[in-house]
Amino acid sequence: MQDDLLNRVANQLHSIAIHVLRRARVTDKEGGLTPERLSLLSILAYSGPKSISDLAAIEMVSLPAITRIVNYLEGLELVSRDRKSDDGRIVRVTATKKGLQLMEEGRRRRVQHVAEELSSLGNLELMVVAEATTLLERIDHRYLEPAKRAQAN
Amino acid sequence: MQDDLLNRVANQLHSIAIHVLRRARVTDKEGGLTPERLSLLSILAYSGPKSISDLAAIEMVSLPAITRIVNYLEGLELVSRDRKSDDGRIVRVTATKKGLQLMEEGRRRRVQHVAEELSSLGNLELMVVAEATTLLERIDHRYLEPAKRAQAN
DNA sequence: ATCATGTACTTAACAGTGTTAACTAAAATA
DNA sequence: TATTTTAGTTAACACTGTTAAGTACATGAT
Repeated sequence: MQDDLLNRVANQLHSIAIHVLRRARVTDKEGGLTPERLSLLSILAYSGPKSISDLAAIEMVSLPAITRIVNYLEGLELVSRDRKSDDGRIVRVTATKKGLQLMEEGRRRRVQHVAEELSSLGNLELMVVAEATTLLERIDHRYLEPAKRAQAN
Repeated sequence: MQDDLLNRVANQLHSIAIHVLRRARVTDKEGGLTPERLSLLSILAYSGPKSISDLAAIEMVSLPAITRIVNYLEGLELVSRDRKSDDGRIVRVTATKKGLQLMEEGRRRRVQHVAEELSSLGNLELMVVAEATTLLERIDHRYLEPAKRAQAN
């Protein structure tokens, strides 16, 4: 019987996640960066310089996908590349100040959007949701760590 | 002060949504359908036949984007098109039995994946999350209705 | 009744993201 | 030192989304 609840919650959570993001995504146009580019930038912003491989692992996409996004962001001087490490193969990607700034704005807009939607909740209700997100975040972190994940967006 | 909580929750919810979906997405390859195609199919499955315009509104994308996905799904006989209405311009798209079946499987896999992640929660914790998702779903529905939205995935 | 406008959809051209396969360069290893 | 492995890039291709232009049906004014 407990499984029914589990399934219902999974179902709801899945739907909610889709809808929340779909609506938040609307705000992205303003920033001028696509969600993928913004996401990569925010990883660098939240957890510092990373190699191309690290980024690929975090974003769960291939190396070429990362290379291209980094190329683009580098062109706009939102990130920089350097190879100064003991291992000459590794490229270290770092967010520039300009990049950090743009990223913050984009994220703020998205979160703001979500916050507005949540603002219809009463205080008690908000507290319930707060408890839940804390629990879910705990789960999140468990999946984040094995892959050496950072605050991936 | 309440705004701090609101913001924290919005922030967490946003992150969680991204991560939940990113991980669930991994299961999509098995189904053979991309998330977008699956999503469109599931709208038809959950809320019946829809016009191209309806689908575009629900998915919040342009008409041509829908046309193309419908073309593809039609080629696989997962949906069918018909123009039998009093208004000869409107195309009614319907999920075929084959489509319904495939969709159910895809969705089940995704939800299953989410459920597995949630299964580490204790009973009390699960109940807290259940309360929260119910609240969030209520918000969801408010945004769904104005656009005449259906169970969009 | 017909001519003009509007609506629903399609087609075409283009940009962005993801993939795999093939290539280059720098370690690591035999 | 020669070979293999690892990190990253480049190229070619599939999918999704966009806007602009075209087609066909509906509606509304003359």
